[in-house]
Amino acid sequence: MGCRSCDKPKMNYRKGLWSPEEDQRLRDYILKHGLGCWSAVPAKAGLQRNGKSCRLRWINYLRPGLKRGMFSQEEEDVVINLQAKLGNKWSQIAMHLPGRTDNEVKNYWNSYLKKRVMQLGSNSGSNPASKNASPELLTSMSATTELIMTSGGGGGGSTATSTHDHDANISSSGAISATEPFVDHQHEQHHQQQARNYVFADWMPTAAAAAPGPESYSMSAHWPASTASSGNVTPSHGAFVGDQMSGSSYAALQHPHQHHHHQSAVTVAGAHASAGGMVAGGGYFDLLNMGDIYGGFSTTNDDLLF
DNA sequence: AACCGCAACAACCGCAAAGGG
DNA sequence: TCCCTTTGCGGTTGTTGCGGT
Repeated sequence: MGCRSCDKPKMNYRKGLWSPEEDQRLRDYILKHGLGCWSAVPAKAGLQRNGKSCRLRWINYLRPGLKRGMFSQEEEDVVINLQAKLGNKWSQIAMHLPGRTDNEVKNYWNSYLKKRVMQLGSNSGSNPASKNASPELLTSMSATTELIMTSGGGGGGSTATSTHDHDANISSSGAISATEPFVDHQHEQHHQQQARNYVFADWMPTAAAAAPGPESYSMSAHWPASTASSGNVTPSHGAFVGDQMSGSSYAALQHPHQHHHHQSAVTVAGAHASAGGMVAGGGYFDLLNMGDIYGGFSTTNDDLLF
């Protein structure tokens, strides 16, 4: 594990949000060299970040196969169920949600599910996960849990990284079910939140990102298969493709929970439809296609090689 | 129009485990 | 076996936008 060759002078690392340029540098580097010693990545990639930050950025946003926004009802149930079973073992929970990162699951829990579960728990008893669910849901949850418990990697013991397991799930089961992403009556209250447009930094395009930005990348050079797969992907903004793959915030113009907002979700799907990465249902990447797109290399976290 | 509070997400921080020398 | 470094994980903070007043 030690990486003596990665010795580097201490330096002032940049912090804060990642710019598209930084993302591209990191992406380019990993495309060229694969994953290795993270501590060496910043210097070699020309980034003023520490390795930890690079790793996090890659895992959470740049890594292919990620799915962003829109926790389906099933995903929510898995999170609630597993959280009740495992506690805050986000990486283990994320293992069972292909394309989701532990950070995303954690954030979703902390910002939304926890309150909901606590509400339900205080209203009606000690097993919020169960109380919360409809009979049909419980059935599916049981099935899910059983699958989880018998799948070999679940719960305790597994030392596989979440990323690894994500990919295992992706490759073994293909696209996660996006069952009824828009039909979610339980969240009606939450839905009252309007869709929000995220503009996290000056460099981030707004909804008008359709207009090519000056920093447009030639993403096809980096992800050549994406064009082949989707047919006519000519991203007007490189970050857009990044979002197709990773859900980076550049194009996350809609509220992540907007699947609760039918109108907004349709907007998202429509907005992205031309890029081919969206699947009907709004916002989910077709992970099978992602497999095709990135089939040339392993997407496992530990041994990504190109 | 301005201010405030809230919600959501991205990223950082600290700790522990793992592995090499 | 110990020490050092890297990696992974979970908790927490910071930033941003929106709605309400």
